[in-house]
Amino acid sequence: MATIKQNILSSRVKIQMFRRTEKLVDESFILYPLTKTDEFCFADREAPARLPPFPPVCDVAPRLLDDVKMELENSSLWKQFSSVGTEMIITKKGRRLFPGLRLKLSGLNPSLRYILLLDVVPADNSRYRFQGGGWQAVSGAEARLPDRVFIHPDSPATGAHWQSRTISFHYAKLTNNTLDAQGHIILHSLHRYQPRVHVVEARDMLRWGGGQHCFVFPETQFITVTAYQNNKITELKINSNPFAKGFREDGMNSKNSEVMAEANFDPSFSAAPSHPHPSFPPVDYPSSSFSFPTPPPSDASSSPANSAFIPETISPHTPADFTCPSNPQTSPPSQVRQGEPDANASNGRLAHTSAAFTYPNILPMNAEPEYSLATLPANGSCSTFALPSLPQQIQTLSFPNVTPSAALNFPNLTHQAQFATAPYRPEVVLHRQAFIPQPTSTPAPALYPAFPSYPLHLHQDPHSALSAPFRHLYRQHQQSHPRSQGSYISTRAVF
DNA sequence: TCTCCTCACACTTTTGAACGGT
DNA sequence: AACCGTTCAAAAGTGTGAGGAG
Repeated sequence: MATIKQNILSSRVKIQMFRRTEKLVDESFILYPLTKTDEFCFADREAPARLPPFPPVCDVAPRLLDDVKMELENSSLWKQFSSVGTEMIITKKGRRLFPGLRLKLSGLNPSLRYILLLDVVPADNSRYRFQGGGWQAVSGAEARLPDRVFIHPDSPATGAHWQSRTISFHYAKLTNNTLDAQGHIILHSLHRYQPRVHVVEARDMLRWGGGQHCFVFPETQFITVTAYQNNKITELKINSNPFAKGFREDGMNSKNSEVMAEANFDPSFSAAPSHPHPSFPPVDYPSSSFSFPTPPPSDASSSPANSAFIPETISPHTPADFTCPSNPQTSPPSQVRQGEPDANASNGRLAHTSAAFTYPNILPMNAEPEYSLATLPANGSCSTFALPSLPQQIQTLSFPNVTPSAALNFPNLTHQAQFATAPYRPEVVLHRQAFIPQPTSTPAPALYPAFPSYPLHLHQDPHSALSAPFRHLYRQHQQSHPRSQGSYISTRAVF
């Protein structure tokens, strides 16, 4: 136990190091050792009295977060880029998104903790080429790469925390290095992608549950490139990104720079957009995003989405492989308000931000009374976590208490057929069958140019996806308990 | 020849350590 | 001893352009 406690303290220091900008935002986020039956569990036992304990078990039962609203603060800047055809540089070492995702959350329970996740999914099944002054789809998409998710470094934090400030994912990086070991989000060049933000209720980094929501802002779609193709995009980036000031012709005092500086820091900036790019797929902005709470996986046969994968480690600032069973097209049509902003989400700020459309979750709850650490109850659907570092035989675990899911059939999911030609195989995973409810809703009409919805699945590779400062924790744990690899519990991180 | 990618480079902002003062 | 503000070097984030691979 002494070793465990030492690791916990070490971990906390690491976390604090990561949160250098905001210190330890929520000091109550401390992982405490458990006794019970598992010395590697963490729970509320030693939580300081001044801090409210984690919510009781009954409070973390899966439920919808249908009151949660998300706004894209710098929506106008995104739309300005999108009107030209947003391009995102991807490099071997990883490149940040620009514009960044600046979000405002509301509707959270101030006292509950949430994890915020960012992932990027293909927007269509094409590979693009810039020719004739525009983007043309020239061939089918390349095989899909392993899904990775960027976990916001503040996670988990209370609803009060998330709602009290602008949430930025500026630490997230994109890479085209399929062997990336830094945990960056891996994407193909010359493909079109759609970022998604997930809000997951969580007791701590290892106990996820209670509900989740997925938010999509259509104006944040982009095409990945290794070098900018469209001069207009280059110009926009140079003028709006402070790091590119050196390439501005007239320096900071130029008229153009002043305008763009405003665009960069003032969400209300709304310069006259360039003419829409002739060939960039049109995106209709109803001044908002839409959100949808993780319906069941779309295709049980082509994706392990009907299974729950158990993550080894979830750490702040650590991109993980994660897929969310989010599919707007499987949501009930009555809940979809195409082209109509959610009145509650707008908060009268639609001129400046993107509000959210909501797809209330009508899925049945997961039958499990409590989600143990590392499982992500996607509102009754499944979560998948990967343990690629473990031998296959070890990963084949038996969970007698869960019901194997029957193959699901969602005949109205158009994207399924679309992606039948895009083979998608998740990385090797620790497989845990989970209860999968039958869908009870009919598909909703598409709101935007169809982008496929993939099941959200955590795929945490401690050696690749885990951020560097946390890797030693995993190794230390593995060394300390070499025989425990095969067990569900022992593959968790040691904090 | 063309397309796409990688790398070194110059320039910028950000970060954090090292101070000194209160 | 603790806190705060300033300074400054290092690290990190930009787009550019040359060059290489296929």
